[in-house]
Amino acid sequence: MPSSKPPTGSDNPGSDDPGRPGKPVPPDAPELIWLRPERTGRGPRPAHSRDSIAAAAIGIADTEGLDAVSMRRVAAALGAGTMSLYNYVPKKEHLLDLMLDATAAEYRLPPEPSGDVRADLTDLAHAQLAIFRRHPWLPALVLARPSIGPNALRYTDHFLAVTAPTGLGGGARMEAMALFNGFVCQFAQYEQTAAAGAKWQAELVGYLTQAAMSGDYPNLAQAFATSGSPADPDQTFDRTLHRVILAILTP
Amino acid sequence: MPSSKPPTGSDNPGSDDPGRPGKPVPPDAPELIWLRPERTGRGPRPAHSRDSIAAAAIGIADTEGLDAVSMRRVAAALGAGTMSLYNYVPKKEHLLDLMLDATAAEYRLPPEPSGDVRADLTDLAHAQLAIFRRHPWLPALVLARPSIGPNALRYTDHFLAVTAPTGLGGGARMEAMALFNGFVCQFAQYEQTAAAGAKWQAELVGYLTQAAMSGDYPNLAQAFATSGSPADPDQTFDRTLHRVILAILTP
DNA sequence: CGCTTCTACGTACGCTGTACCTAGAGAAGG
DNA sequence: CCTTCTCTAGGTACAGCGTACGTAGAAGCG
Repeated sequence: MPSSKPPTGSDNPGSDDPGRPGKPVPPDAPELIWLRPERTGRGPRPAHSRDSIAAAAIGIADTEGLDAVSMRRVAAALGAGTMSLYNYVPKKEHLLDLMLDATAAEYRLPPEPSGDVRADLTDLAHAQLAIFRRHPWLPALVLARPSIGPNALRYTDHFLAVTAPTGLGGGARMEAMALFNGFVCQFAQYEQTAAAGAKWQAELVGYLTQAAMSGDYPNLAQAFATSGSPADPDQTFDRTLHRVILAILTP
Repeated sequence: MPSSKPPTGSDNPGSDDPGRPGKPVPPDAPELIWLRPERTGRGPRPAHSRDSIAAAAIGIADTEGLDAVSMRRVAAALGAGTMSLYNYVPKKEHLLDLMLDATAAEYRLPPEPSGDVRADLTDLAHAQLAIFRRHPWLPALVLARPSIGPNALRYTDHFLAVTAPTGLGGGARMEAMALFNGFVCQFAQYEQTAAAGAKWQAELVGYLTQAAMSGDYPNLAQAFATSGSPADPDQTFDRTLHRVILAILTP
């Protein structure tokens, strides 16, 4: 068979070959971007890297919010044409995956656990919260699409190492990590919405007090009365984190 | 001036009146939809209600996913023109608020707590999970925009009633509720993405095993080896829920 | 040198949220 | 009663989105 290159199955030289001319992505290209090689070695050298693309997108998201991150905006920030971006990122979702994993690269993880599980987990939670606070758009994105790039895997590996002394099995420690990450992420997300909604906070308070006084929600009214001052966010975080770690470590 | 209708501004014969003619919403209309009256009593009777609008939107989301919920689609489902919907819902966000609160109406809460805090919280979590499972799009929406409509307030009130015997203060019980809801919601969300990604699950497994075998993530590899069978989702839920309740109730 | 495969990017389509405007329905005030 | 004013219904239009598709040219391989 002299056919120099059958792109997919049945090169059959004498008949119809659906999808041969212009389809380098038959349908077997992996959906997961981490399974696609960044570069195949053939053709001209790409002008950009996944890292630079992610950095550009993160820059836009940090300064103008996640909604401002569009394919056109990112491409323009890179000095590229809009559609050129699709050579690197088959769908916008994958751009978000790149952004997510790029933030996971910000962890400065110690080479190995200290042996004090509580302390290590507390440090890890604070590192995570710091990253979330640095990128206000990040919590929403993490909650919406849990993605596992290489850097996220490094984080996972570290968590597993930290919790190894507990004696829990692999599955149990994965569940623990989900609980742990979920808490930190939701806390950061709450902080974000609270900060963004500072303008409407007055409205909200009015609405809630009105609801409390309506008599329809007696326990809410009582809780309002019982609750003290607004409480420092960091204290609340540490207090609840302590409970979460306790829940994880309790056999 | 024979002009039969001054469309905007300054026909007023006596003085300047900023924003009278064509601005029924000067800028003091509340952003919170729950603070806007559903009906003012003046003019023709509206053809739709917030409930029917929410029901229509939920119907679309249940069958075609949240992305299919557009203003046009919902209006069409109601048999209305697209822009008519904006008389009921000033922005799309508010449509989502209506959907959220409509799902909170699905709770069948007991008139008052049984006195067994653990049992009540377990029941509540199961009710919540059932609602989440009934509306696959719901977890993502709850995580993205925590909104507090009348039905959500009823839920909150019930939670506060259930946790009253713990002796914790109002603020502490609110924090506990956030932790509790957050866990259930994230669990449901995880189930959803796992179900939706069943098609790519093979890819993911391949990626993870490849990562585990690469040697870069030794603890991940070991956890893979240590973990047993995939585990039943309901069992995992109950097990972790137990831990969360424990975290809440531990003084 | 071809051949092939890659990159770059312009054009175009269908869809989105929603600003704005025009009619007309119906309650409130004289 | 009639007038007036506010409300609802809905069409048109616009900017922006993700991305399918096609073309032109550069770089590696045989």
